[in-house]
Amino acid sequence: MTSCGPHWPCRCAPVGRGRELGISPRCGHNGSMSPTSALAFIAEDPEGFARIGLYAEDTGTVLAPARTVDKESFCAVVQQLESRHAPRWVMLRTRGWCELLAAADVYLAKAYVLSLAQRILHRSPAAGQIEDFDLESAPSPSSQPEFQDALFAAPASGETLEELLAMYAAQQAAMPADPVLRAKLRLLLNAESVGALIASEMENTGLSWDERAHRALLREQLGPQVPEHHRPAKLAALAAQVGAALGTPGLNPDSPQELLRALHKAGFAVQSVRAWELEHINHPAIAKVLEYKKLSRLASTHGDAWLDQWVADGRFHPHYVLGTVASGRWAASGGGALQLPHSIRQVVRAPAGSTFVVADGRQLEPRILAAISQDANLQKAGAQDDLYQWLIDAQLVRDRHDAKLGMLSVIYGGSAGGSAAVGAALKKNFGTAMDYVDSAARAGERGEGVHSFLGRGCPPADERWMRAQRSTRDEASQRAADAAARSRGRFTRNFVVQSTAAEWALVWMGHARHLIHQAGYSQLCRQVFFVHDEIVFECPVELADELAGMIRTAAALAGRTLFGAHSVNFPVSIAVTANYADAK
DNA sequence: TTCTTCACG
DNA sequence: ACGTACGTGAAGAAT
Repeated sequence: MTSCGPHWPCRCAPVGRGRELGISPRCGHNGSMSPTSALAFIAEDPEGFARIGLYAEDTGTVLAPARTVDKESFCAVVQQLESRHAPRWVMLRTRGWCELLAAADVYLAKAYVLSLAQRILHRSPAAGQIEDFDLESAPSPSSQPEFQDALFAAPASGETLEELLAMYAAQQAAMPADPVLRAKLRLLLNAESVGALIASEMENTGLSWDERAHRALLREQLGPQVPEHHRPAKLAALAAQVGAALGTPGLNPDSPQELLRALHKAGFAVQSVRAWELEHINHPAIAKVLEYKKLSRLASTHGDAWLDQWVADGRFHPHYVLGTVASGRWAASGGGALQLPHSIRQVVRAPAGSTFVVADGRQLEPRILAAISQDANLQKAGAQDDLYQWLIDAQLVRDRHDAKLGMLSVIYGGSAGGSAAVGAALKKNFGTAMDYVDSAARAGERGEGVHSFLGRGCPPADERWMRAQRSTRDEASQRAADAAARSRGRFTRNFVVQSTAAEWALVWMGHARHLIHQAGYSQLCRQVFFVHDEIVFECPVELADELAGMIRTAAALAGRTLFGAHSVNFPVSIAVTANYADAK
């Protein structure tokens, strides 16, 4: 690739709402549009720190000569380009750049993260052939055996400006020609990328954490602090009580095997030591076991060691991981951010003068199913902000619990136990929606792939699965193959809903971020947490109501961005509270 | 390294 | 008629 910039094809697609929000396609050579939009590439500079190049998005024309930037001036240069051109920032990954920008409060409106785009394109049935991309397993000199160095000499770092330009061009070439598919996939890539910006910003900001309250809670429940991997006093006492109550002194209740043997010896006929199984038994010894399990969990997952490792200066800084979960949901590594127990949320407290605004998409997955399946009855049910109440009023289910259970059974494919009866009533009334997820399940069972509304493809059936389907020599292998097929069917049935829900959530966040910025509140209102269908913001108390309004607006915009002007209803429930435990 | 259990949506 | 609840991460025990 030469210095003349990338030559990517540009087929203009119909552009949905919100292209200026950084999450929708933009194609600038149609006279009615604003001036040519720009792409700013941030690459590694082998000699210095960063190399930045500015190009016209539609033609690839160089708008400003590529320049080398040192670390000290990096944020200022980016800020200047952002103010002047508001480009879409193209980078291989956010790591290395966005922490600096977030710390310097430099706001990037739009991004395009090549590594995330590559993964999506690789799996998307709409896209053309493109290589897979895995940053973590990319060859690094130290991890390669010596002899391989000779075979694969001098692996490219893949991070120079020229390489990034080539990668972008290749991705553009892989975009589908069909205008609708193209616009959807473009929206997905942009939404995924703005998600990466948000993740980086949240990691930098952190979640306000009352360490003193957390320590106090630990002292009260566990006793004085002990070294890591030691049993705190109150937990040790409880372990002794459990051993005594079951007639097995010295029992280690953390060992499932030991505990199961002890329970059997004490006359309890249980299959496992799982809490939900033990909960059915009304006995003081069992109560002690359950009490121990709860406390042991607190000590090991959110004890003093966790605080030492993850909370600094009164904030929890998790690391969000994008692009690994098949459905497009985020994962988190470190600190178990996405599994914060409700019991610990009481120590998530906003600083004085600030509050949290906690928003979650109400009954998101049934609404997503209504949108993608175009089931008129389910859309009618979803017209009401409380979809479950509609099911109750229509006498399809007895109560909220059954409503939720039935919907989960429809979406997950459950038919066992109590959910079967509840599911049946729903299946009858929402036949179109049922057909939609059923056909996704059948496709999965046949080994075919499915995809989200915007075009995120599910992983293909692996070689072992295919082999199992072919090997039907005996009854046992036939049964195993059938079980594997049904299992994949449940996965694909869920995938079409979960992946589209994840897309809606990304677009929701992107719109919220933009509205906040537009209002001039980027510094004041910060997103501090995200779990699949729930966003937590921290803001000054006096801005909470205004922020809540923007979040609701963003949810409605997200529906229209994905599904058009006649989108189904996407209500959000919002709680304004300084203590996370008090939200919903 | 794999299994079991449990936390979240 | 029949058959299956979906996706994650972390810790500690078991292998």
